[in-house]
Amino acid sequence: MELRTLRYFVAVAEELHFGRAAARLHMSQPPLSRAIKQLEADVGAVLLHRSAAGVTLTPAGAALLDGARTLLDQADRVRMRVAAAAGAAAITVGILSDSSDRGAPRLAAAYRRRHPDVEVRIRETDLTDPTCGLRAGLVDVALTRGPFDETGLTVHELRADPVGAVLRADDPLARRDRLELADLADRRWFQFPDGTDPIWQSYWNGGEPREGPVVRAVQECLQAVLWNGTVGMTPLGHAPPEELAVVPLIDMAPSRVVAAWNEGDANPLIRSFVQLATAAYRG
Amino acid sequence: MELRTLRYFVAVAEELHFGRAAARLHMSQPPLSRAIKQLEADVGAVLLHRSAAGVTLTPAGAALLDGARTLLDQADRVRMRVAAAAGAAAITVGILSDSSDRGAPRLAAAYRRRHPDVEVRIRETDLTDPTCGLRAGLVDVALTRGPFDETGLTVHELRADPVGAVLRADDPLARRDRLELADLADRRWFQFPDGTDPIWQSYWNGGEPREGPVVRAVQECLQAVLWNGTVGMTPLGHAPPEELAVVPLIDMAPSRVVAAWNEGDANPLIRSFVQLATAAYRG
DNA sequence: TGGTGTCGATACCGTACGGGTATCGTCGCC
DNA sequence: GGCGACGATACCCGTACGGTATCGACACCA
Repeated sequence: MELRTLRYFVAVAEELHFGRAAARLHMSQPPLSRAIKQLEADVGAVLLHRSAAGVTLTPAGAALLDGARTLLDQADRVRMRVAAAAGAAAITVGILSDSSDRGAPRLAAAYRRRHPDVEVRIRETDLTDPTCGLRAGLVDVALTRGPFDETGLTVHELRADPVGAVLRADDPLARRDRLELADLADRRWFQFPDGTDPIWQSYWNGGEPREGPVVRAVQECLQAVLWNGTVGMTPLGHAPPEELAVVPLIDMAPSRVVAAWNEGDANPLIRSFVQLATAAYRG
Repeated sequence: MELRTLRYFVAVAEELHFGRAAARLHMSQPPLSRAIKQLEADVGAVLLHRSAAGVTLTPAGAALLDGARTLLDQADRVRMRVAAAAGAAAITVGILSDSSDRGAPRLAAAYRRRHPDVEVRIRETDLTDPTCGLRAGLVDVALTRGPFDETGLTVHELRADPVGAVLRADDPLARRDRLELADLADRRWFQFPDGTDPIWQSYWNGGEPREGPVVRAVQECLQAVLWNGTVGMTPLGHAPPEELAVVPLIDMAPSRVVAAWNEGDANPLIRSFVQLATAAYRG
């Protein structure tokens, strides 16, 4: 009898329908059926009558429904009390300005829901520091992109996006459905300011040293494409901005969305962040 | 935050020592450490201070200890209430008189602890029916030995014991450290009464039709060895009775201790029995 | 009466997590 | 400074959970 199982049972008992309960629990019906059956074996009583007419609660099931609700409610209260006893907690999250994808909002919602009393400070950083100031202690955890120098950090991959070249829509290459780095060899590129992580710099320049305007943010990179005719780079996934085209680059390693934190930092709020991030980016 | 994890935490918080807590929980220390660390990530707070001086509770840990105790207590009450609502339940367990081994007492204790209000009726049966009257509906579940005709039954293996021949201590073969069936080919054997399961009969006679006195119980089989000089059979494990010797038979398939019930019988008390039996015979 | 749709159960598979053993790092302590 | 105690880490393995595909039972309807 675990709390997870009880949550399953409450869902089924309230819906009186395995399929709908499974949908509510964001899972499929067979494992739910199995879990309920195991619960019945665990408590040693039939909890639900299944018939063609539908699902109904047995007396034992009604008793468990009542008990499970209070138990789950109590568990939530315990969680709150622990959070309160832990004191006013705060966490600073660094977010690379670019990584505005589907995962982040889900993660924010999940984290807020899980730790309603934790003050989350966001520090959005531009492309000049993919670690978002982790090493300097400016943030506790970074939601960012690889690759970068990972020494002293622990990096947890959340997703990997293929990368494309950003070109003006009227560029002859923009009609191609895929490109190789060699196709862009004679173009002007962009570069990051001096002192930017070399691994990061090299990655976005396709492994070669390139010349071109200095950019600090995604928008600057895109503007450089428009105004200077340079080559831009972006992970695939989001719709390309107006007047621009994104063409997949088939010989460039995918860019990894990662969570990173300082090695050895045992702050549980960070661990929780990473756990929730993993879930948010998986679904 | 699952009840199992909370049980772990309560143990550590009470012992203030990971090693002792692990021993109390019948597990080893590393997974316990990991579970506590995950719990900390889950609730987002440090629960324990670990220092060389020892383990101490943080305020958050103290809050959780309090909450976890009530939660676990409440869970037990819920279990009781469900059992009560299920009504006065009973289960009839068939036990082959022979299978008095270490697993059975553990299983009895676990089952009684898990279902204190369930009336367990024991029906001990002799060797004439390894199914303990399952098909006739005399018992709900059988704790017995294979092999036997399994049609219409569901059989769950709990353990497998190698088998030995029982001989008089002064028998020339009794000094051997192992025997083959061929060594006993010219001996008198024993047989079960007419109508006994043929698979069972054949197994204990080493696959051959044998002549000899009819036995109905383990004791009768052993007495036949003493008084009639026949060959006896027994699973290895228990100490041999006085005046008798047991020599392993290397070419006989092990005898399986099993739980069996009527196929399709959905009685949760049976499923629970099998679950607990599996655990009891594993440890 | 046979076709059809609904719904829970079953079968099977891949992965992830919980448990194990071995070993390390750290910190008192003699 | 070596040793012992103890929690953390690394690594391996088996179970169990969640997934997809399919079945079986049953009501409903033509």
